[in-house]
Amino acid sequence: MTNMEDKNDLPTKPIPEPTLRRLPVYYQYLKKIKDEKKGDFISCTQIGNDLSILPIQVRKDLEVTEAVGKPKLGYGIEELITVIGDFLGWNNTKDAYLVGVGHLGTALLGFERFREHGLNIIAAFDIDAEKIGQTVHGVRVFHIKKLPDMVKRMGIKIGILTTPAYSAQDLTDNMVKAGIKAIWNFSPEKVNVPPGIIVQHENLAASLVVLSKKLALTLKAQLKDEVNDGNNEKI
Amino acid sequence: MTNMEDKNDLPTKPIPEPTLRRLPVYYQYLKKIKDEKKGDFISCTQIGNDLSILPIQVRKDLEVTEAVGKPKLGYGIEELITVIGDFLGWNNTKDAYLVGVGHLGTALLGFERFREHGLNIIAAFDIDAEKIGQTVHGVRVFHIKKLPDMVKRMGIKIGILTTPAYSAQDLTDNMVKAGIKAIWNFSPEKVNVPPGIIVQHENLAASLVVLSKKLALTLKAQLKDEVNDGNNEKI
DNA sequence: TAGATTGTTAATCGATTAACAATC
DNA sequence: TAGATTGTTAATCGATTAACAATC
Repeated sequence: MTNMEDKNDLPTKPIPEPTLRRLPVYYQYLKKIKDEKKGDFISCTQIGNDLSILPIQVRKDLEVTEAVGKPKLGYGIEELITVIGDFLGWNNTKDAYLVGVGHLGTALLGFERFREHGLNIIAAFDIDAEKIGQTVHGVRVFHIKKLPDMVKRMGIKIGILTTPAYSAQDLTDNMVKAGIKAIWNFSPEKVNVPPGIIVQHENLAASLVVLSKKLALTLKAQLKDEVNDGNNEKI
Repeated sequence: MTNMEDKNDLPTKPIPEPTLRRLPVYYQYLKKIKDEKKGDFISCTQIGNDLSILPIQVRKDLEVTEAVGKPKLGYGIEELITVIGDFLGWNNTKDAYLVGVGHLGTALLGFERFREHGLNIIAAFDIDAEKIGQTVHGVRVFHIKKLPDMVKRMGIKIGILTTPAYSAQDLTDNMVKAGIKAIWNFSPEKVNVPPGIIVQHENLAASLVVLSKKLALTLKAQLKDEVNDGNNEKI
């Protein structure tokens, strides 16, 4: 054996996260385009125009999926949908548990779309006696004390955390101890995990900051324009 | 008047989005530290260690807030909290409307934390007769046909979209026509807006992709390690 | 064929990381 | 004082954007 990576032992080049985030957008767009049946092929120029993304960016992104296009024509729409879907791993589903059946947790349990995207929530957990034993959007709710055993028994790798902040770290520790490898954290609290465990924190406060800063900038710019227009009229 | 920007007409240097997203994390962390009352000052080294961020990164981020620290000591905790809060605009609230009072919408209406972060949802809209007239988490629900008039009358600038995909674009168009300047889009559909209007798309499918790709990578790496260990034992 | 588009390599831009003098 | 930390300037790294040959 040499140091060289062979073909099957994929080089595993890291995909830029922005690319990873744009691919689902292309996918959803292509599905729509396909339904409109306006042809069999589509170019990066077209995609870029419709999605307000630079065409070169679109091509760079598609490159990672190893999709093959035809000069002058573009990419086969159906083929592209398949290739992107495969690349994103949407064709082999992964099981997950959800912890915290409040409004947010209930909303997530109701997203049938998750299944299309390879995520299958097979059980939910809560501490509220009224919720335990219920079925929410087809998913059974168990007492949270059963979580570790069930994680181990089912070999679950993904945990979705939709609890209040105060219990987030404790639940995370429990899940990790039981064998969970990735935590999708919707709680407002940042959780710490040992190396090798993945946490994805959906931080609404952070998103809100980005939104309101951008808003402040544009409102300011527009105000300035108005003032300038006023000056010009006077002159 | 010259081309130079004067001091009051702030230079408005653009803040990197990653920085904008980390600042709320520091803020929340500092609040926790303050409650633990372990001292009056904190260093970037300390913050970085606790949050798994490089200390230099922390300093660069704090730089944009124009916070002033003391060499050897660090930053005053209370002062830092105030400075970051001011910078993020969390001390002057902005009114917003929410459209779509489903599970997700209800969850967002229940986030009291939004008010701490300068967002005040003052009304909600839906099309479901059973919801109209109700009060959800203290917020009154109106029929969606009243949305344009109320946006105009109250001069609302921020709209939160928590509807199914199919109605997202139509509602967006209506809101923009009525004067909304920023849309926080929680629907799975990407919406198009005219120039000068801001859209922030919370794309759960995209987040899920990032999570599962990272998981796939680490599971693969761990598997490889195990195989290698196995080989070594044999040798 | 001419021209639009892919595929691929290079240039630019911006964020992260490093280096180091100033300072308490 | 010595040493840790800030403040600030420079180097690196990676993503975006540009350029251009190949091709249908």
